Amino acid sequence: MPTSIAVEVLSAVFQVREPDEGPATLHVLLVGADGGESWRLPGGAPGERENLAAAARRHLGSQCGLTRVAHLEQLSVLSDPDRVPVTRTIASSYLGLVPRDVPAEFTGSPEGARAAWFDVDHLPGLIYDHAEVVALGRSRLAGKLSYTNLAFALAPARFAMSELSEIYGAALGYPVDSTNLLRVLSRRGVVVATGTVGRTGRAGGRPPALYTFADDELVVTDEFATLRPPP
Amino acid sequence: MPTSIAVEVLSAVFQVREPDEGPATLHVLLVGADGGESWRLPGGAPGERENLAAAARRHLGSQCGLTRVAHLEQLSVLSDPDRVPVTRTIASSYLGLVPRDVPAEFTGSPEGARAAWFDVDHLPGLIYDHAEVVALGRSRLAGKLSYTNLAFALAPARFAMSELSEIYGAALGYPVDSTNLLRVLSRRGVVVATGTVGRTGRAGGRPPALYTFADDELVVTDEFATLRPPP
DNA sequence: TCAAAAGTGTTCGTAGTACACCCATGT
DNA sequence: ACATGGGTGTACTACGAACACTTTTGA
Repeated sequence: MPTSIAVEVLSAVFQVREPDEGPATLHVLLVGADGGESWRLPGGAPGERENLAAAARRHLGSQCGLTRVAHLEQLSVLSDPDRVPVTRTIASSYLGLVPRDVPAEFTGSPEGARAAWFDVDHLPGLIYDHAEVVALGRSRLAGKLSYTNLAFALAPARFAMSELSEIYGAALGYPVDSTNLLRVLSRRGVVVATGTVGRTGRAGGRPPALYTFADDELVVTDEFATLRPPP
Repeated sequence: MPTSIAVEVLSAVFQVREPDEGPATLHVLLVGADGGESWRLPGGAPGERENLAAAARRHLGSQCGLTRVAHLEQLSVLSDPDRVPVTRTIASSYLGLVPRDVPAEFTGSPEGARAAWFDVDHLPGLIYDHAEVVALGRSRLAGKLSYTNLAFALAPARFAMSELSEIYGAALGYPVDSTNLLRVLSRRGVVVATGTVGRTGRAGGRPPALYTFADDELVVTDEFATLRPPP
């Protein structure tokens, strides 16, 4: 008979957000850890009749009032025997993405008041190994942005290419040329023009054409960067 | 108090092997499932003071007599409440790779006699969701072969480029030109010449130069196929 | 009419592929 | 010598990056 092991899910949920000043940056959703000044990732134990992805979504709803998660995928399993004190607990971590136009609103849950978005480059102290999960989530996100359509889960329903390039820039940590981004993503069929145009900015300028992602689920668009199969 | 949940590890371990006739193909390691004609992936419960990767290695040793696993990485978590009967069991699956020059020898373990390698294109019936894990392992392997040095874990210590191209071909499922493979892998610094030459084949021919992988652990060699950071 | 932002076109570098041709060995 | 496989060289293609130039709006 195997020793009893507790299982929990942890979600590293990212969103591109505008700080009070300065350019938009990548943020991660955290909840206050009991009483003190440290923070933790949202998550908890799965229910009896629930798989882990459903558990992750449920905890995001109850702990943060967040229901509009556009993408959720497995990240890793944390299984070190001493990763948390007292009870041996194995954590299954998830990467979640929220579109830019989803408002913060942590209301709707009693615990919501204790949730907040943090700039990924200025994180508070995180308990246990939760910082590892955030770091892994960031690198997974950056990697997949370049060979999949994953940005669909960070972008609003319709967007100007300059806005999309801001989103890529925030998620990757370096500027992305909106001109070439359009070319790459249209060639791959990732984004399509809607035919509509947006409002011009506060300081004048030509009004932008609006685009959409062709799919609203993950599609690998550039599977074989090299060693591709013969045509 | 959360419901008791069992945890197990499952390993999909691959090796490129020569069948009795025909070209080398990718094989996966299976063990006979209790009594009947179906098969399962090696694995089982983790020990009290053991993380899951260690548990996976231990079960491979005891169930298959296999100790020389050159690479082991997490694949996925299977958490459907009804994936196995009776006890709710969450499985953490691993991808393992064994170099081509490691012999079969399932001896050294009492259960070893029940282990065998199967061509991935001619699998027997697998219990529960184990076939999913094999399929996921194959696609993960194929993907990473093109942008990492992962083939180090499938190739022998020294090899001719034609042999390496056989290995790539078996793992990918389509032929890979050995000429260009050398160019791509040397430019990236993945393989280096040893300066030695091998024996010429049975039917004559120029003796091949022998190469080695520069690293014996996973290195991402082509992280940004596109959207690369400015230099 | 000028500034600001969007979009188009052009050039350039480079990685990957295909394939012809040359080299070294055993029989 | 010649067949057999290994290795080198070269040309072609395509994609991505950089950047100049044109277009469209608001003030």
